[in-house]
Amino acid sequence: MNYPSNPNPNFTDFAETFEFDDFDDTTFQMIMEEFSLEDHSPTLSWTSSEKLLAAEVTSPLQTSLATSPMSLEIGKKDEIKKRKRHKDDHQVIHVFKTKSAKETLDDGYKWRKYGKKTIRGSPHPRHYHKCSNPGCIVKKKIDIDTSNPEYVLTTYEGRHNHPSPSVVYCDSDDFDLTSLNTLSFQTHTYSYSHSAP
DNA sequence: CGTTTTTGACCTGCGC
DNA sequence: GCGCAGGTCAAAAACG
Repeated sequence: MNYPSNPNPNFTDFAETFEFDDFDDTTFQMIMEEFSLEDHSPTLSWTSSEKLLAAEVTSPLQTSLATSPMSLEIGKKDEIKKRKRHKDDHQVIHVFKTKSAKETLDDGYKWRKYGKKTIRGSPHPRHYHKCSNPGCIVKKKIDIDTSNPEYVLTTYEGRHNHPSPSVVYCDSDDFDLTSLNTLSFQTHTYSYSHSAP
C-alpha cells in the first residue's frame, strides 16, 4: 500500500480560518480539493472533520474549522478578546471541543505540563501545557466543559515550528498507520479559530 | 538519573 | 491603589 509523501515539507507557516454552519461531507470534499489534500484516513467510520484533521497534520496545514461557531460560549469569546490585547499575543488560537474519557487529547505532539488552576465557576481545574520541543512556544490549555463534563475543551495558542513527532511522511513503504490513529478523536464536534490580524 | 508532574508563590491585567 | 482571577515560574516530588 502506497501513501502520498508530504506534498510540501517546507510548508509550515499557513493559517486560514474557515467557518461553516454545518460541516458535512460536501464541505470536507471542497477543502480537500482546495488544498490538494488526499484522504488517507484508515477507516470509513471516521467523520469528515477527523479525516480533515488527519489530512492537515499529514500535510501539515495549520488550518482550523468552525463547524458550529454559534455554539461557542460567551465566556470563551471574551477570553479570546482579552488575550488579543496582550502585547505578546500569539498569532493563532484554536479551540477544539472533543468528547473524551481522557482529559488529555493525544494530538501527536509532546507536551510538558507547567500549571494547573482552578477556574471560578467551574468545578474542574484548567491545565496548562507547553510544547516540549526546544524553541517551540506553542501552549495548550485543557478545560472540562462546565455545561457538559463529557466534553473536553482544548485551546491551542501559536503554531509549532516543527513537524509532529508522531507523523511519518511516506517516503517508504513501512508507513505505520498508528501515527494517524493517535489523532482519532472519539467525537470531534467543532473547532474554532481566531487569527490575529 | 533525566524527564515530567505537582503545587504554592509570584506576576500581570482588569475592574472598581 | 487594591483585590481578584487567570497565567506562569520553579523547586520538590514522582516517575520511568
